[in-house]
Amino acid sequence: MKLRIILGGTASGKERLALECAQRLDAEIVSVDSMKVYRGLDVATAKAGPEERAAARHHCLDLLEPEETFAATDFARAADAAIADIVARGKIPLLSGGTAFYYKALLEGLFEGPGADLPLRAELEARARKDGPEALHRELCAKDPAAGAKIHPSDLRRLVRALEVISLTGQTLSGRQTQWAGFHSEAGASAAAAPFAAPRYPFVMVRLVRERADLHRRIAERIRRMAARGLREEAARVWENRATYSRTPLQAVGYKEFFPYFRGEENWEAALERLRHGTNRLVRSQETWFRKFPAEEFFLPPDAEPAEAAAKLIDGIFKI
RNA sequence: GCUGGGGUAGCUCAGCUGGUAGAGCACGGCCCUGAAAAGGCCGGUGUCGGCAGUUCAACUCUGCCCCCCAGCA
Repeated sequence: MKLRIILGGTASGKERLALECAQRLDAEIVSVDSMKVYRGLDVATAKAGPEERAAARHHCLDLLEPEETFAATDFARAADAAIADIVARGKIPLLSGGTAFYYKALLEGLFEGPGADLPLRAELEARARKDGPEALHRELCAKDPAAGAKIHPSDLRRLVRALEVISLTGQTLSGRQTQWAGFHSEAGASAAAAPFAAPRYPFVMVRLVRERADLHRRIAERIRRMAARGLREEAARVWENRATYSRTPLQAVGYKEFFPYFRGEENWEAALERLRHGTNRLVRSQETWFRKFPAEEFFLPPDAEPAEAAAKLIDGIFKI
C-alpha cells in the first residue's frame, strides 16, 4: 500500500483537494501539520471542521492541549499509528499538510538521540544572550568541528541543539547524524543530498503549484475569511494564555502577528497586514522545502475546480 | 494667501562641509536531523518631486514651479 501525499504551501488549496481525493479513493486523511495537532487552534490553522471530518476521516488533528510540547518525533509516532490503523482497515492513507520537517521525520526518520531538554536549552540560551551566540559556536567547533562547520555562528537554535546532544550523550551530533545517513544511502553521503533515498514507507507525492501572485491573492482572501470567523477571539485567547501555552502555538502564524495589537501598539488593520506578510513568508519557505522533495508537479491555475483537479490527479499521478 | 515642516527603494525613513545613495520591513533565492508556522544565510531594487543656474562634479548649494502636512488667516 503506497501512501498518497499532497504537498502544498498554506493557501494552496491542498486540504480541499485532499478531501475530494479522499472521497473518490475511499481514503483517510493524515494531517502533516505542526499546528493542527493542538486542540482549540482552529481558525488560524484553517483546521478541518465537522463537515470536512464527516466527509472523510481525519488523523493527527487535535492530539494535545496548547500547554503541551510536541516534537517531530512525536508526530512520526502518531502518524505511524494512524497509517497502521488505516491500512489495517483496508483504506488508503492520504497525507496532506505543510510541515516539511514532519514529512522528513516520518519518511526519512531522525537520528537516534535524546529529545529536547528545555532547562538545558534555557541555560545555553542565557549564555548566548550574555556572551553572544558566537561563544556557543566556538565551543561547538572545539567539541564537534564537523557540526561547527555546518552550523552558522548565528543560528542559535541549531547551536543549542548540537551542544545539547553532546552534553546529554557525550557524543557528537555530527557523528550521530552520519550514522543515520549511512543507514539511508552509501556511507558518507548525507541524507539531505539524497532526500528520501530509503523512505520508511513507499509513497507517491504530488506537489501543488500555483503562481505566486495567485497565492498572494488567496492568502489575502483566506485572512479576510478567518477574521470573519473569529480569528481575533482565538488570537486573544492565545495572547491571554501566553504564560502557560507551549512555545509552538505562540509562534504560529496567525497569533504572534497580533501581539503588538493586543499590547496596544498597533491597530487591527496593521495586524492583519502583518499577518499577510507572515503568511507570504511562510509559503515561501514551505516551497523552498517542497521543491527538493521527490514529487510530481501539479499546476493549479487560479480558476481550478477542486473536483476536476482531484479527478485528474486520481487518473494520473495517484493511479497506481 | 502667509508661516513652518516635508517630497530619497513597494512602504516607513536615514544620509551628504558638493564626488550620483543606505536601514528596517516588503519582495525573491537558499540552508535545515526531536520547539520547524521556529531558527539562520544571501540578494536586487532607485530618472534622490520638476525645470533651470552655479560648479570639473548637484540628491546635497541657489532660483522658480508643482505636490503633501501643520498652524495662522
